[in-house]
Amino acid sequence: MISYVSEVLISIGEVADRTGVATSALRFYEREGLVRAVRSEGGQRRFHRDSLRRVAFIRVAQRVGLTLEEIRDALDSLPQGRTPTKADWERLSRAWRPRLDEQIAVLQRMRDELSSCIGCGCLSLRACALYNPEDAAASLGSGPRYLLGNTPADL
Amino acid sequence: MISYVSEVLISIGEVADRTGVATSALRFYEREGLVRAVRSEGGQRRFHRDSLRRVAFIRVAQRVGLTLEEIRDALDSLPQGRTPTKADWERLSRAWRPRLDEQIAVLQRMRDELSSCIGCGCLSLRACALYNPEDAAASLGSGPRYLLGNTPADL
DNA sequence: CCTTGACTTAAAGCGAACTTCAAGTTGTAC
DNA sequence: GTACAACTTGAAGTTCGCTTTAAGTCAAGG
Repeated sequence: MISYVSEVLISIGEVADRTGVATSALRFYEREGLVRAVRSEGGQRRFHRDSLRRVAFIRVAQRVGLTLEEIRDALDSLPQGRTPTKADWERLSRAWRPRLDEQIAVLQRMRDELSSCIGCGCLSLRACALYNPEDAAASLGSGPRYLLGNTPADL
Repeated sequence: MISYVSEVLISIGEVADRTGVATSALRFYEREGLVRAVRSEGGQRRFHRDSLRRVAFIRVAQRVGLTLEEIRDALDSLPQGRTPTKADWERLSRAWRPRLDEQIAVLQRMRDELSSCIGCGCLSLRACALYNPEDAAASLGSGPRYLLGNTPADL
């Protein structure tokens, strides 16, 4: 009798199957405000179909190097009240382009410096461009700035 | 009377000053087997000068995207007993080149796919090349494979 | 000799993005 | 109506690359 509802709202397991994202991750995303879900009478999560696109956006954005916090901010800029359109998603994704360009540029610079630096002895000097990553934190971006040893104090 | 020793062996503070790497990080590197130090009579660390180059190597390798474990393996392949030569370091660093090339290629592919994918609707599909990062784990590499959700189980 | 800064240790903490666990509840297919 | 998969929660655990803390000991200049 309410079978039409089951076509509009999907369970966490179905979202997991369709996006390839684990249920534990989806629950985590909900806690962090990246996706939303209504509840069944019994208290189980029921996601709207456009959650699939949100989740897809999250994963692609992560590959580009955004943190979940940045992604949440981006998602928060989507219009509330109506389902986001193709143009909405396009606007968000377009912001990735410069970021990708910059990441590529940094890696290319490193590769070039590697050629000129290898074996020259400068590897131990703080003056070496390879060793001194002026812009590494900004451009390798994203994920593991802390993994690269860049704490706020370093900057 | 032992001043000549102080020219050959340097304290952790001096290594920190010269490399820009925190003493806590250097102690951590020693625990993890990335650098070695002898001890003063009072129990303080005394590093050989070539530790400076090892530390520099570690930091540059991290920028390339190697984990400390990979770096340790690389350093373990250095000749024992004698101080590594310029050629030794060159051999290790040369291995980075393909890695950098691959990282650059992946990002370029993503950029290109971004252009063709934006707004096309495929963002929500598992068939989308942007969404399905066949090689992301291998090439975005290094640092935060787990940040991208790639656990051993995924592969 | 004494002060002071540099050093020592083990253990705990951090931040990001999750996963795992335990102990139970819901939903559905037969 | 019952079995069983899928779901629920909060809390704790994981990984990586460190940093911080506490409670000291060592080394060097005056």
